[in-house]
Amino acid sequence: MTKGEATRQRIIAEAAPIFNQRGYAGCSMQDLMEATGLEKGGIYRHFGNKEELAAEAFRYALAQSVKVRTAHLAEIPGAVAKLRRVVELFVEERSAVAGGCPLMNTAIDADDGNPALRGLALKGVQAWRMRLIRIVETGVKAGEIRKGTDPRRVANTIIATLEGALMISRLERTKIALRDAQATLDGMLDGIAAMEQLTTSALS
Amino acid sequence: MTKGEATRQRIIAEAAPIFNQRGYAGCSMQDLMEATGLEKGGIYRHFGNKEELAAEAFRYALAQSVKVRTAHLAEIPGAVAKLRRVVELFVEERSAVAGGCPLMNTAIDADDGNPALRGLALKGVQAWRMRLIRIVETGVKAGEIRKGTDPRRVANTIIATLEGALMISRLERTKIALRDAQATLDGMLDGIAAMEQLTTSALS
DNA sequence: AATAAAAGAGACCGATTGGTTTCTTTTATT
DNA sequence: AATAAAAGAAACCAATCGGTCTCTTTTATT
Repeated sequence: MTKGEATRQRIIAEAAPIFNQRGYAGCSMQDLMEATGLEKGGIYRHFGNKEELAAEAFRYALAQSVKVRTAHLAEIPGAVAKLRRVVELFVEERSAVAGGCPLMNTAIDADDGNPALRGLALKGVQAWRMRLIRIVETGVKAGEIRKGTDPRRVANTIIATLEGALMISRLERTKIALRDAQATLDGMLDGIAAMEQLTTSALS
Repeated sequence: MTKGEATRQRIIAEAAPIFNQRGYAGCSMQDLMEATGLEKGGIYRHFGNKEELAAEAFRYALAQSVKVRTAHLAEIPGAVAKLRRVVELFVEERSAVAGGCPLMNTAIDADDGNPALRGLALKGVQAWRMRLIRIVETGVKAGEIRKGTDPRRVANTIIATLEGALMISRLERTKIALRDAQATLDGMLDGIAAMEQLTTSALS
């Protein structure tokens, strides 16, 4: 890797938490200069404008998040167990990049403007949902998850509940809401798991 | 009401959707001047600074949201039916102030800074949860909702799932995620409703 | 109708915004 | 080691930022 490319990557990595915490409009080039230790000219050599840098920073932050949230997931046998692990990782792991979930932050920041960032967030949520849908589908095919289960509904519910709970938890500076969400989602997963011994325990 | 007070209220009402859509840093006094048709001096007569105006605008937006979300709720008999209605209203009614839920927008906008706005959002989410908790508690006392149900967990889950689903829905410009959330939450409400005929239907 | 007070217009302020340009320094190639 | 290309520093730019101040107009009181 050339030195310029290394610097570019360093700028992205150091800009990511700032954009994630303060939002696009709330983060100035001056902030980024201080964070990177570079002068303005040094930054603008690697990016055409602020928006381009923000887009790269979001891509980086999202990739980091996905990496943490999907770590060792393939090693876990069983679709329901995989989904439980997804929930657990989201609840227990603090965000890979400071400032919370970049997906939610950018979605809220850009949903009424900034089409470029908005498009990236949209792609991010769609990819996340697709990953969850595939897990559910695999579970249904394996007879592990009840037939008739709507994979998209399960996926959307997991994402929505986790993201909403994270919002509450970050506001309250407590994990209570995240833990409540985990308990509810675990209950939902009990509900879609193919019957057998689960029915009684879930309703006892 | 004095004319000055009327103007003040008008400024708040017209600033609210702008702050709600663009966020605090993304909304300039120039934007507010154009929205209100007032000059800067006309606005600053009524507010000490931008943050004070933003706080009032948030208060207004939140109050509007709460009003829409709780409309005719007291007339609905039964705790579970009330909760179903809360979910339905959130899913069907478009936001009272343009730009989505002011609670989520402000929470995300301010959770890493701006303590004043952050505190208002915190109070907002706590008040919302308290309203839901009271409904659940009433249902438990009435024997309508199963003993052992955790009211806080139910309340946090409803808020989290709805807010998260709204984020997805606003990104995708579809109600699909909101409808998925509604279906799941309705299922959860089936689950906490005291048994009788529900058990079989919920598992059929 | 006269008058005092409230409300608003608009010029003005220094600081900061995103972005550009020039020049120097560092890096990589021969 | 010489040289060309890449990288970065720093001065500079017009525009905009939030905020103030003064002066005029409108409102309410007598």
